[in-house]
Parts: sequence; structure tokens; C-alpha cells
Amino acid sequence: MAPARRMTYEQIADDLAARIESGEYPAHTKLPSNRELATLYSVSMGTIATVQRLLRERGLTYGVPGAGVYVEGPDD
Amino acid sequence: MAPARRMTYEQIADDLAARIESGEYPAHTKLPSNRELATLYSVSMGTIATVQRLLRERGLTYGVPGAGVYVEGPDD
DNA sequence: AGTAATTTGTTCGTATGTATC
DNA sequence: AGATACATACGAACAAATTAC
Repeated sequence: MAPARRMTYEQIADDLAARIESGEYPAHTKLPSNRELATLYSVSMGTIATVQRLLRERGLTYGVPGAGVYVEGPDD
Repeated sequence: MAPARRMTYEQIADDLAARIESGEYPAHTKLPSNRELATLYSVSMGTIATVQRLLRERGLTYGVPGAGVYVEGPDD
């Protein structure tokens, strides 16, 4: 059964995915830090962690511990 | 380079996946509850929640709120 | 050169809502 | 009506890697 409403983490993941695909975040540029994203979307960092895992699994981003999360290039 | 450590949730997910595929947990049977799994593997229910999300995304299980987590049949 | 601060990612514990038995 | 169980979310802590000073 599908969930009755769209989950917060899924809304955020889709929003970021749309921004990436629109060119707002070009390839190999750094996304705002998880802390900033948590503030921007008014959610906890735990929710952002779930979002990042989703984006990573979709092949849209890659994270570098200690550095940041970057947009994947078209040629992986 | 030192080999990257396998994550706890990934180890558990792989262990359960192997048990499912070995026939230990046949199709449409109920898995142990998250609480039991948490005790069995000595991890938190939050980690088990991540494990369950992984297994679900792999198409191996499906969760029924209020009932349990069941093994998917070959005909999804 | 070296220490402190930042960042990612994981984990825990808890709380809440919803659905089932 | 009450107990059980999933799914999501929060807050906090930690290690490892990176960056800043």
C-alpha cells in the first residue's frame, strides 16, 4: 500500500532533484551542507541523511566525508 | 587502502537476504518483529528500520503496518 | 606543523501517527 | 478497547575525513 501522504524526506529529495536537473546546481558543484539544508527545510539532520541516501542511490549526488555533497556528472 | 567497513545495517540486510533466498523464510511468511531482530542482532530498532527499508527497496519484503514484515513472492 | 572546526554518514533512543489484531 | 507493529521524524552522539586557521 502506498503511503497516504508524501513523506517529508521524499518531498525534499524530489525538490533537490528538480533543482539539480534544472541546472540550479550544475555538475560537480557542492550542495549546501546538511546543516544548512536542515535549516532551509526546517527538518532534522536525520531527515536530511535519509534524503542524501536517496539522492545518492538515484545517482544524482556523491558525498565526500569531511568535504560535502556534490552533484554527479552526466558521465559517471 | 584499508577495506571499507561494511555497515551494520548492510550486514544484517545481507544476512536476512541470504536466509530468505536459502528458503529459511519462505514466501509470504512473517519475519521476526523489528524488536526481535533488534535483540537478535544487538542493534537498535532504528537500525532495523533501515534494514527493512533496504530489503523492501530490493523487492525482497513488504511491510504491513500493524501486522509485520513478510517475504515477497516470486510474483510481485 | 598542528590543532580546532566543519562535514558526512551512521547509530542510538525516543516519540508520534497509523494500521492491524 | 487495548496491545502490537510498522513508518516516519526528531535530537543527540560518534568516528573519520576534510578544511581552516
